Amino acid sequence: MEKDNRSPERREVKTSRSESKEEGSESNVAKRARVSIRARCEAPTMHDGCQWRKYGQKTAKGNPCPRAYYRCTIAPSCPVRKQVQRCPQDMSILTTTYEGTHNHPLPVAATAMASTTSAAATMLMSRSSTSQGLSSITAPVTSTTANINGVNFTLFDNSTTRPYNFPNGSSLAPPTITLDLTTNTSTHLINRFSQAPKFSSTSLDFSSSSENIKFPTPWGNNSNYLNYNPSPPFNKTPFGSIGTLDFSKQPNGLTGNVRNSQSSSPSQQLFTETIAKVLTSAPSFQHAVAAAISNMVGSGNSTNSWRATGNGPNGYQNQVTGLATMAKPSFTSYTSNHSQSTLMSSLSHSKGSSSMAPSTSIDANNNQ
DNA sequence: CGTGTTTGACCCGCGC
DNA sequence: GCGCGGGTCAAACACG
Repeated sequence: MEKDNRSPERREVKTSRSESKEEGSESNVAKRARVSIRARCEAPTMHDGCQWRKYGQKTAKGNPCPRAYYRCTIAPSCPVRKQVQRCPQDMSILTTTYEGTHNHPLPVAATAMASTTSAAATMLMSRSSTSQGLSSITAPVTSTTANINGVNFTLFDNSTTRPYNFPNGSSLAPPTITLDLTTNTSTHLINRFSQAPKFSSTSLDFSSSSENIKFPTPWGNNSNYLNYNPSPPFNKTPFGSIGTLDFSKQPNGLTGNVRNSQSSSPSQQLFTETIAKVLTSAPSFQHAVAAAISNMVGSGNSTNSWRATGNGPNGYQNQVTGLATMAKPSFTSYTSNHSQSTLMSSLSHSKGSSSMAPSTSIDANNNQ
C-alpha cells in the first residue's frame, strides 16, 4: 500500500503504455498472434536463447500457479513478451507463451525459437484472416498428424479444449498456437530447451498448404515423410485459430543419425536433423517459412546479411551479455538482421559453407 | 554498484 | 455503469 505514491507519473506511464500497445504498426498483427509452447521443464523458465527480464507476476484466475511476465531485453524497444506458467494439472509442464516479433538482431539460438514462433503465428494470422465464418463453427477436436522417423507432429484444433491460460476464453484470447511438447514425450528433447540454450530449433509453417503434403526425409526406414495433412476445420475456431503441434512421441532407435556435436543429445540432434531435412529437401516448405517470417518481421527483403556478434554496428550485441556464452556451446554466434535470414541462411550455409558452426548439424545426412 | 526480481497498485478491456 | 481479471508499472529489495 505504501508502495504506490506515484500516481502523478502514472498518467504519463499510462500514455506511454497505450502508445506502446499500438506501436510497431508493422507488428500489429504479429503482436496479436501468440505462440505457446508446452514442455516438461523443471527449470523455472525455458532457455530459448533470448534474454528476458521479468517484469511482473500474477496469479491467474483458475490457476493456482502464478504466471510470470517477461520481456525481451536484447533491445530496449523490443516488443516481444513472454508469459511463463506452470500447468496446474502437471507442475512439471511449463507453458511459455510468446507474443510479438523481435525488432533487433538475434543470436542463432534465439532466432530459431523466434522463427518458430513467428512462423507459427503467421500461420495463425494467415488462417484467421483468410478463413470465413470462424465464429460460427464449433469444431470437435481434430488433429493432423505427421510422422518423421517416429516423431509425431500433431496439429490439432483444441478450440473446444480451451487452454487453461485463457480461462474465460472467447474473444479475449488472441489467436494462439500451442506447440505441445509434453505428450508422452521426449523429455530429453524438452530438457534441451529448459537447460541448455543450444537447441537449434527450426520453423514450421503450414500455412500455405491446403492439401496433403509429404516431405521426404532421407533417413529412417518406414515413415520417411513429414506428412502434413491439414484438417479443414483446423482454421475455424471461435478464437480465430488455435492449434497444437504435438511432438508426441520420442524417437526411438536414435542411432546412425547422431552427429558429433559437442554436447547435443542424440534426440536433440535427431530432431534438429529431422527438421533440417524437411526444410532443406522441400524448397516449397522453405518458401513458406521464409515468407512467413518475412511477414512477421515486416520486411519483404530476403537478403541475408550476417554480422558477427560482439561488435555489431548497431550496438545491440553489447547489450546481450550472457547471450554469447549461452550460444557458445553449440553455435557460432551469428546474428542476422531478420530472423528469416538467419533461418534460411543457416540452412543454406550448412549445406556447403563453413560459416556455420558444424554442431548445428543441419547439413547432417543431407542426401543431395 | 549494477542488474535482475519481487510485489502491490494501477490501467484497461470485456462481460454482465 | 460496474466489477472482474489480465497485463503492466516501478519502487523496493536481493544478489553478484
